[in-house]
Amino acid sequence: MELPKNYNAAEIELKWQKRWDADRIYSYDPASNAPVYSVDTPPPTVSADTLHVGHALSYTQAEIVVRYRRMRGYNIFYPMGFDDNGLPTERHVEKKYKVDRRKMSRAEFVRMCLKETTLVEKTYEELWRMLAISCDWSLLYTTIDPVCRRISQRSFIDLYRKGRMYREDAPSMWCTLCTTSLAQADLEDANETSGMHDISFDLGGGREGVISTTRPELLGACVALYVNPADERHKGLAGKKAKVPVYGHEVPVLESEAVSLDVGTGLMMVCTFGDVEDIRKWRADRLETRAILDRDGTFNSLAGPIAGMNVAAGRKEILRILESSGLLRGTKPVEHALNVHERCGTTVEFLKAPQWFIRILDIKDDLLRRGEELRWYPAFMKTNYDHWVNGLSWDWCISRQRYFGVPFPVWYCKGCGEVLIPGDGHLPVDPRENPPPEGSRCGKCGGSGFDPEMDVMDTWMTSSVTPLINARWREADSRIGSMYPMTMRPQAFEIIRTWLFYTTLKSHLHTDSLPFRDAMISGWGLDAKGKPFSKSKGNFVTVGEIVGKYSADALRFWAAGASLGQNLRFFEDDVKAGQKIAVKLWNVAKFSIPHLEKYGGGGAVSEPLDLWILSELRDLVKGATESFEKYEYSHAKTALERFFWTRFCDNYLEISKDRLYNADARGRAAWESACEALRTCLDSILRMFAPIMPFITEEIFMSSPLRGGERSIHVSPWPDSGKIPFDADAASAGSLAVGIISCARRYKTENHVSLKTRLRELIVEAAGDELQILTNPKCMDGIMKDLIPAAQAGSVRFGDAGEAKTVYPVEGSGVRVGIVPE
RNA sequence: GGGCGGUUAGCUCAGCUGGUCAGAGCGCCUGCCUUACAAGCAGGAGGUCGGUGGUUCGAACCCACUACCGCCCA
Repeated sequence: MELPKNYNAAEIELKWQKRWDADRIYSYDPASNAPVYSVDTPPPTVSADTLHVGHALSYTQAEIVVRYRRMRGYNIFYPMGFDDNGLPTERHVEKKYKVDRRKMSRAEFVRMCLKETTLVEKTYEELWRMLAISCDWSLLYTTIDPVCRRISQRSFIDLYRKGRMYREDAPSMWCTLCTTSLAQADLEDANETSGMHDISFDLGGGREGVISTTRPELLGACVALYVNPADERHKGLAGKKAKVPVYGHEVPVLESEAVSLDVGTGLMMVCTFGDVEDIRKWRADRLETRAILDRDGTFNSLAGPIAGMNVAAGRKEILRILESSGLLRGTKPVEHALNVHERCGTTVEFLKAPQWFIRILDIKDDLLRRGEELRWYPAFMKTNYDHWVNGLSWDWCISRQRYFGVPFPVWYCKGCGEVLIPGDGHLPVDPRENPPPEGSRCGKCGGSGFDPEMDVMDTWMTSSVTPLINARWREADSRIGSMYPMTMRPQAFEIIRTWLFYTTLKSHLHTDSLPFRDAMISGWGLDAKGKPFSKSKGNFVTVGEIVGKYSADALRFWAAGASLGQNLRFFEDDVKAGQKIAVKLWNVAKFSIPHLEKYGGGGAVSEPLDLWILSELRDLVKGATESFEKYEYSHAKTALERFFWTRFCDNYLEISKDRLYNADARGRAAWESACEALRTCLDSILRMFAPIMPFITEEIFMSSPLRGGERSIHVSPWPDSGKIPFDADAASAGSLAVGIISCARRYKTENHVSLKTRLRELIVEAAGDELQILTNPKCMDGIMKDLIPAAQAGSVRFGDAGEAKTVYPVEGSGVRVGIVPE
């Protein structure tokens, strides 16, 4: 079959996309005996309308490794999922459609979310297919679907029964914009420049105490003052009462060694709740509770003059009042770190409300051990995990006061408040919509009236069980025995503290195992300035745009260039480089296929230069295979690219042409040797490029005699270095011969003449081992016969190179070449 | 303040366990239409590998300190 002159990427990529789908090339085979390679694909959140090239980077990197494994004969379990339940989707819908969920019914809002997820998921699926992400779409799950809801609720119940769940009316981190509680992992750090305000308290008896605070608006929530018992300045103060300015209520003055002696005045204000320290003291000393901030971030009636205001306005007003009454003793500008909600950037507050928690602080050591068991690629990423686990200071709060999530499978007895949990057969349940199963009775008081839990679970409650969802844990069609723990988890580094951590936690608790054996952690694709892609920054480069302009293969080639775990800036020129490789492959195929068709196969490799390129190929296959085993796809890519372009195209093909074109003159054996070497090289090159550039390699492979009986290059075997003919002597001789040819080319270039210009003679001067290698009877004749046409020389002989006017050394050897022009 | 990663040619990046490691692609310069490819081919210029010390026969690579950049956590 003759290939068209030009490669039409758009047309051919679409063709194979459809063909692979129709032929079910990527389907998981439950009946297969081959070892399973299972992948816990990151289900993207539905929080954008499209994907940018940064997404393409990390998904493609993992996908390349999967393609390699598929060619190694593994039974690939590679699902796709969409993480559609949860806050990211809600935020996306609120922003995109400019709606306020509080001004509509819950059902209406959920309907909008569902509709939007369907829409976005369709877009995403198209983009993944466009990029040739080779997952098995029949394994698709979405985290709001019934199975995921059931498994999430099952996870809750399992942990409840194991005593890991508790519900507590306790202070927790709160986002006043999203009006929901949060977990530690939902926080981000931010720096704020604000004021440190010195405020005067009346300590009675004409005595005054000055506290320093950045949260003057919480004055109304003040429940105690603290001094360090060792502080001479405040001797005798403990036990006394202080009168809170503006509000006038009295609070106790207490002692704590935790009060720093050298910060401010040594007198500390504790409120309900300004920070973690306030909560600690509130707990330890059973302080009064004076909550003045409501769930939506406005002050309630207890806040007196600032009631109804938000935090910023309240702060301003309190300061104004203090100032006018002379109680504000000073204000210093201060820069300090605070926590904000990662989804919206709102400063996190602390609010007391009943919430469900998973107890995790007591098993940090177990979790660290799980981190040890896991194989990290690259290894240094493990440090992020260790630090996160070590730094945990809250149990995992899983209640979210939101709508679009998995409901808790929980009712409360109207009589005694006892928790009612449905049996597994009833899952998934939605207590917000439905009563408990028929005949349910309170286990404690026997009551039959129940109130539903109205909250939904943290979206990570579902995402943390993706391996169990994939394995269909405790489902009728469970496959947990065949592919769990999963083989590999690909993900980017920023969600180690969330997704990787939570998943490890859940599998530890549910199945007493790791969720997966290998963690492959990718970096980020960044814009040209090194900044993350972001819609609001306007630096968004979409996958569709780049694929349309250059092809998916070219974009994948760029992605394959990033070292594992390292960020990579995106430049279109790098994608162009991928496009160039594709064109080069195409041209090589156009050249090779007619020869291979004429050849048919069955020949032996006998010529030294053929054995030389095969020896180089053998090293490449070995190296690339080793790299892929370690998830170092980028090393394999670099080595392959170098071999293909420099060794194979620029040197070997040029040398072999004479034998390929002139079978009659050069003899049948020499021709067959060239054909066989060409076949082996092209076959291996295509197979090794296949994981990186799946479209063009498929097109060439399937259009060529290399196809054999294969359905697709992607389910054909990876090259085996052991099957490549090898002859060390010929390889060495061939390598020197290539150097000699290089001298002839150099001469022509330096003299500004065409490379096809004829030379009268090459005088090769070699000694010792190198002379022996070149004159080895096994090689010499073949080498000479290839040198003459490749250098366009009248003759080649051994001798004293100095007899010629121009002499060049062969790089990396002691051989010298004298050039005698016509 | 602590941690992780980065700092190598004009640009983007490779350089695995210290000794052909000073590299590739892009860009730049000079030639060349060579029956796969001018989106090509053959040559070439460009870097004291952030800085300072140290270990070593030998360091881009190891150690210490230090400066910037990015990310994470106080």
